[in-house]
Amino acid sequence: MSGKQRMTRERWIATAFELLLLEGPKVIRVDRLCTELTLTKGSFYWHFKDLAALKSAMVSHWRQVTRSELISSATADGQSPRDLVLKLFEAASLRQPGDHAATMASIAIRHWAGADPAVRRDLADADNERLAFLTTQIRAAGWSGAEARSRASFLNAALIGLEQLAGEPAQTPTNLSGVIDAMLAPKAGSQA
Amino acid sequence: MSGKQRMTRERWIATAFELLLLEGPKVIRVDRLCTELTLTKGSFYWHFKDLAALKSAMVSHWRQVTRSELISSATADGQSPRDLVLKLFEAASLRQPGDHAATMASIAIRHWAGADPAVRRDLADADNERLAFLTTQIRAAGWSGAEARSRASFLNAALIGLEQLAGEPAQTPTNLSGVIDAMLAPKAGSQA
DNA sequence: ACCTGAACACCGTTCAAGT
DNA sequence: ACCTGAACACCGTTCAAGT
Repeated sequence: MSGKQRMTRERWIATAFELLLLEGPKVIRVDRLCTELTLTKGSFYWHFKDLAALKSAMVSHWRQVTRSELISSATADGQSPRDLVLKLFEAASLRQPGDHAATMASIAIRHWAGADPAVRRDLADADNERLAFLTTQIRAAGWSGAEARSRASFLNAALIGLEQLAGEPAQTPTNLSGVIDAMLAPKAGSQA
Repeated sequence: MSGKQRMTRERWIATAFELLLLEGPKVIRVDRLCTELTLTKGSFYWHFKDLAALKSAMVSHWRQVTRSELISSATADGQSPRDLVLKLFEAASLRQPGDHAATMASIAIRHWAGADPAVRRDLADADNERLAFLTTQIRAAGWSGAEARSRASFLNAALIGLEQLAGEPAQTPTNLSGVIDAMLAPKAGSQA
């Protein structure tokens, strides 16, 4: 995990994520990262202005990843809206038990957003991007206008909740298709 | 906000919540609370073992409040399951713009849970209690067994997400009844 | 019982000096 | 360009002494 090669911002960021996922939010501290990488604090402060800058960079990185995941699923041809949405939900909720990974990242990022406007912007961008994707899919399923948007923001909220519950399998839905069908299916006895 | 009366754990907790809601998670620090209350740190450490103990006490308090809210709504007579569930969702998502109140509390609590098993227990208890309530309502709406539980955990996840998005009205559903009806209504052409 | 004030410890941050 | 090592500052924590 450490090494003798020269350091880059990316390696600091990657290490910070590893520690966050393994040991929780308390662990993102300068000297903790330094002992992990067998470096001194001066090295850290050459790459980052301060701890907040590292966190901000972690969020930017996370934002890139979620963005490209969204794009790759949006461009997957030949999938029904239902399947695309379902895939998003499976990614958010189906993790191995005890895997606090994305759970911790998601929670930490929303927490940091409360103290840092730059983080808040990245997070809002990511949320809006996913919301737009969901809205598109629900429109494609036959809903239009405000109702599609309303349902999409509900699904988006559910995704946020599921990401944070991913470590607790007892609290996650056993039948994701069921709820997604319920949200996408046209009203009984109404327009297609 | 401060005063000359003797201090109690409850006043520390209340002040900590006020600061959290007004100024974000960074503000829960011993000397920040002390200047707010014109007291010295020794006073804080007479009431609490350390900062983690304050946070833990905040979570216990929050847990009491959410618990009693749930009970009072569960015992409201003459309301349909639909109305009871809707009321929960309105409470979670309809806050005045810029009111980061419950938003910050919800996020902070989930963040602290990552570092403190006692917090994690309180949080899991609260989640499970709400999940049980939702499951009951969905059963009452005509769904049975595993499917009711699955739908309830989806609704619970949505509630968590909505609590955290409450500060961003652009991202919350405009038609909550619509999504709730979709989740509670029996399948088109199936058992009641 | 509850609080003050000073001491100490830890860790974030800076910086001059090294390669 | 990238890092070390030591210094400093901030804030969490302790504790003897006060009321």
